Amino acid sequence: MKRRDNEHSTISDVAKVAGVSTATVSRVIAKNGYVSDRTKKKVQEAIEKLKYQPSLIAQSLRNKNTRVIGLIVTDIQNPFYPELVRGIEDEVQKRGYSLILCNSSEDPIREESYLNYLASQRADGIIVCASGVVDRQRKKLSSFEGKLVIINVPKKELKIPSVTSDDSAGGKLAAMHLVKCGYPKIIYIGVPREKKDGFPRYEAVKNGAGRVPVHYVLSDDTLVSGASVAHLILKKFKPPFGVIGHNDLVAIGAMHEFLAQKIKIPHEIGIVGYDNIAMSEFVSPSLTTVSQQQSTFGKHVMSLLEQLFNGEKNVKSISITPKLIERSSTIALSKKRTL
Amino acid sequence: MKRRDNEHSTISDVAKVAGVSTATVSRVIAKNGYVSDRTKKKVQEAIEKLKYQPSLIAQSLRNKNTRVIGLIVTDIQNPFYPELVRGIEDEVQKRGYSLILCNSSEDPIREESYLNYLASQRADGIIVCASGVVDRQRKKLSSFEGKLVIINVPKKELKIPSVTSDDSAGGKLAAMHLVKCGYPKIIYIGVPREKKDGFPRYEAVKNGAGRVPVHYVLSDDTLVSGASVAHLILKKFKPPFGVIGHNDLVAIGAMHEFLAQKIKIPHEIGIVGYDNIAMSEFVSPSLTTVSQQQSTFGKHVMSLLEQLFNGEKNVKSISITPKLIERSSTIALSKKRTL
DNA sequence: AAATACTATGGTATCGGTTACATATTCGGA
DNA sequence: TCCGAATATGTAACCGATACCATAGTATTT
Repeated sequence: MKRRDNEHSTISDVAKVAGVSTATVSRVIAKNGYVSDRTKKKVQEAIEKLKYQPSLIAQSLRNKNTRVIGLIVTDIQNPFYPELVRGIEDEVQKRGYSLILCNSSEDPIREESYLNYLASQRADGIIVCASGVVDRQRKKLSSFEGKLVIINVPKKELKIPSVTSDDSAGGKLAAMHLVKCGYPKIIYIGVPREKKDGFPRYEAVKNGAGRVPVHYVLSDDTLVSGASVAHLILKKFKPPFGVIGHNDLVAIGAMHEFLAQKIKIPHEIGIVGYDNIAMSEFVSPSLTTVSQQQSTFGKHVMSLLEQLFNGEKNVKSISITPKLIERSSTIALSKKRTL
Repeated sequence: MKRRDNEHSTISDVAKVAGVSTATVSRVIAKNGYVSDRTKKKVQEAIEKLKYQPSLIAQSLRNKNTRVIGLIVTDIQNPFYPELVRGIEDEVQKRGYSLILCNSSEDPIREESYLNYLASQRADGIIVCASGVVDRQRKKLSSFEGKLVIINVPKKELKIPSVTSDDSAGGKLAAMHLVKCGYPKIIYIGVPREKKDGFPRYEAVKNGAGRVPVHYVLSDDTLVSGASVAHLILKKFKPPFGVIGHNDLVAIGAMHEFLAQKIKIPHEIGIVGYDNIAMSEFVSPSLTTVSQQQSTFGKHVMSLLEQLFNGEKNVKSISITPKLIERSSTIALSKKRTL
C-alpha cells in the first residue's frame, strides 16, 4: 500500500527541518521581528524543500480575517453578470483580496445556502447583486452590517450601502429616444421581479414617453421568453411601434422572432435593450440599448467596502447614471409620423 | 463610542448561555453522541438567541476538510463558461460542496494566485478549465494529484484525469457539413492557443473537408476579433465559401461583419460556430454550430472527483462526442456546385 | 444484589498558525 | 569595564471547533 500522502507540510515540519522554532519560521514568512540572515536562509531552504504553503485556514482562525470577498449573483448565464463580475474581480484582486463567486441560479435555497456559507466562512466582505436575496433574507442581511454592499437593489429601508444604476433615468432615456425617432407607440417588456419595487423602469418609460402611449407586457428575462413574448406582441399590436426590453436578452430574443416573421427592423419595429452586453453590438441589426456601465461598478463597490472596513459610519450609496447607446435597431422614421 | 460588535459568537458563548460544556454543544450540532432532550433544548435555545453559526474555518482546521471545490476558468465573459459553470455548480451543490469560482481573465499572474489560493485554502477538489494554467503551472498542478480534474485540455503526459470534448470529431463534423452543403472552400478561424496542442481542431477540419481546400486564418476568440478577421477574410478570399469559427463568438463577430458588407448569409458565405452558446440560436440568421454539450460536463467532472476522493487508483478520463446543430447560417447550395 | 450496558456530560489535546513575553547574546558608548 | 539598547530566538497561550477519554448516574440482566 502506497503512502497516503495527502498531507500538506506544516509550519512545525519546516521548523524541524530548519532546526528552529515555529515562531522563527513565522517571522521569516511574515517578514517582521528579528531574524538573522543565516537563520532566514535556513528557513527559506526548508520551505523550498518541503514546498511549504501556510494554511490560510489556520491563519484566518488566528488572525480573525480571511481577506475574502463573497459575491452573490442571481444568474451567471445572463451576460450582464460576467461583465459586472469582471469589473469587481479586478478591483478585488488589486486590493489583495480573493473573490468567491456564488451563483444562485435564481434558486432561493441556493441563495440562502450561499449566504450561510459566506457567513460561516467569515468572509470579510459581501456583495449581493440579487434582488431575491435582498427581499427574502432581510434579517440575515442585517447581521452582515458593516461588511455588506448591495448592487442594483435600492432599498431605502435597509441602511445598507448600495451601488445602483438609476432606473428612472435609464427608462426615460430609452423612451425619449423612441419618441424622438417617431415610433407612435411603445411596448415595454417587463419581468415579474419588477413588481416588488413598483415598476420603476416602467414608470420611467411612461414618464419619458410623454403623450405617446405605452403598453406593458410581461416576460421572463431570457432569450427564449423574449422570442415568445414577441409572438404575443404581434398578436396584440400593429407595427409601427417601439419596443423596450427589460434587458438585452429579451430584446434580442424578441428581435429574432420579429425578423423571423419578416418584420423590418428598425423601420416597422424599433427595439431598445438594456445593459449593453457585449453581444448587443454584434447581433444584426445591432441593438440600441441603455448601458448601466456595469464594468465601473467594481470600483464603486470596493470603495464602499473599504469605507465600511475602516469603520466609517455614514457610508453613502452611489447612483450611476446610465447612457443610451444608439445603434441600428432604431432609426428616425421620416414620413408616417403622426404628430 | 458604540460597541464595535463585529464578533461572531462562538461555541463557548453558546455553552456558557446554555450552562453546559462546549463538547455538549458540539454534540447537539453534529447530532451525534448522547444528549438528553432537556439539554438539547437548552442548547438550541442558546444557539437561537446568540444567532450562533459554527465557524467553517475552525471546523476545517480541525476536520482537515473544507467541502470546497475550486473551479478555475480562463474567461467568464465567454458565454461558454457560464453554461459550463452552471452545470458544475448544480452537481457540486447536490453533493453538499460549495463552489469557489475563480476567473483568471487569461492573466497568468491571476491564474497562479488563484491556484495558490486554492492550495492554501485547502480546497478538497480543484477543477481547471484553462489551458494556460495547465501549460504554465505543471509542477504546481502535480502537487494536487488526487484532487484535481482538468476540463478540455487533454494532456496525456500528465496523469491527471480529465473531461474533454473530442475536438477531432467536432472539427470533422463542422467541415463535413460545409462540404455536404457544397461550399467550394473552407476558411478555418483559429486562435493562438491551439498551437501548443498541434491544432487538433484545424487538423480535424482538414480531415473532414476531404478534397475541399481549407485555409487557416488566425484570430482571438472574441466578438471584436471575429469582426476584424472577417474583414481580412474578405480581402483574401472570394465568396462563396464556408467559415468555421473556433468558437461561436468569433463566428458571430465575423457574421456581423459579413452582413455589414452586404454579403448574403448563408448563400454566399456559410458559417459554422463552435460551443452552441445560448445566443447562437438567436442571432440572425441563427448560427449552425458544434455543441460540446458543456452542461453535461458537471456530472462527469464530479464523478471523476468522487473517484479520486475515494482513493481509486486508475481514474479514467472521459471524452465527450460533440454534436452538430444545424441552423440558418448554412444551407445546401443548389446550382453553383463545382463537384 | 451485583454485574453489565447504556446514557449523559465534562475535561482536554489537537488542528496550524501568530504573537506577547521571556531569555540570551551581541554591540556601542560612557 | 560595565550598562542599556538592539538583536536573535524560544516558550506557550490562543483562535473555534471536535472527539477521545474519563466519570457518573441510570437501566437492564442474571
